[in-house]
Amino acid sequence: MNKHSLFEQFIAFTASVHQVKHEMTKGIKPEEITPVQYGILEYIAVSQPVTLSQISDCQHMSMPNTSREIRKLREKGLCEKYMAEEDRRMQYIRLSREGQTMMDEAFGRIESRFLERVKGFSEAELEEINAALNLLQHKVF
Amino acid sequence: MNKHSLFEQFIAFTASVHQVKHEMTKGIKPEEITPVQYGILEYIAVSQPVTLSQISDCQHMSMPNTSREIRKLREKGLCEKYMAEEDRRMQYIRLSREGQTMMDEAFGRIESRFLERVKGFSEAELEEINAALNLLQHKVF
DNA sequence: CTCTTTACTTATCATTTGATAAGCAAACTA
DNA sequence: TAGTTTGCTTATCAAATGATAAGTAAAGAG
Repeated sequence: MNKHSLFEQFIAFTASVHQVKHEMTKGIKPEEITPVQYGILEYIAVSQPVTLSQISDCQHMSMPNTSREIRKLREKGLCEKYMAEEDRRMQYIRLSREGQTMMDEAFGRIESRFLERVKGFSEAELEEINAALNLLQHKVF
Repeated sequence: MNKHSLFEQFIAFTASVHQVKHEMTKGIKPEEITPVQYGILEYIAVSQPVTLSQISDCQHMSMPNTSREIRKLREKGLCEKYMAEEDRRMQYIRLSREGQTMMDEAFGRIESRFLERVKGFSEAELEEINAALNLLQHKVF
């Protein structure tokens, strides 16, 4: 197996993933939040509750900037903060009811686009895709 | 096959791809260019020669902003512009010698990280990965 | 009980990015 | 050939983002 051509395939693949993700999420983000804020909300949605440090790590932004964006999201009523009982320096963040509704709606629209995309596939093909995703996520990603 | 759980897997997968890509390219981008400019250079590198319009489409930025970034890259001596013979409104962009060297070096470093990542795999595993990438790129991405 | 570290905040500033308006020249169209 | 469209440029402005310095309070270490 030629590892160089595998690498080229890997590059082309990640570019495709990026492209497809862009198409599938285009126009989903509500007007009132920025791309960075939407990224944070997605992260909170799937991992809540999370601390500021976790957001900072996973979204690759400094603590001051993370703090600022969370403040803005709280001002917009999309997420909430509460002190961790086990360590009162830490702040847990979770979506507010409104934020949850917004993200549910966003994910719902993305899911319907996804379903559209895999609509024509047979059961066997879906299994194949499932297996391939599993394999790659387990071994490479 | 439960399509909803396939969707959840898809989301987790794209997040992983994004994460891995970020790790593999962290610190690769030279100091003197911005993230957006690096994205453009990557695109030029794999698709050259490209027109301004193509860059604008694929990088999802407006023509004025694309034009500005290309001007900056030309000022830095990283890419070149030449008029298309078949249509003198169009401008083809390609990497300059210096830009090519820079991108070769960048891709080289990414490749070595990639090789590191797949180092321990057997021939059979590499074939599996190869097949999975092919399948997904063909059917989904 | 000090000293240090950790988690986070506030304030500030520079840079990057996004968006819009206006213009130009080549190419196409009727 | 006049009018329109296409591909790109220049200029300008607002907003988002990134980076740094300085501070607070809780937790942990000696």
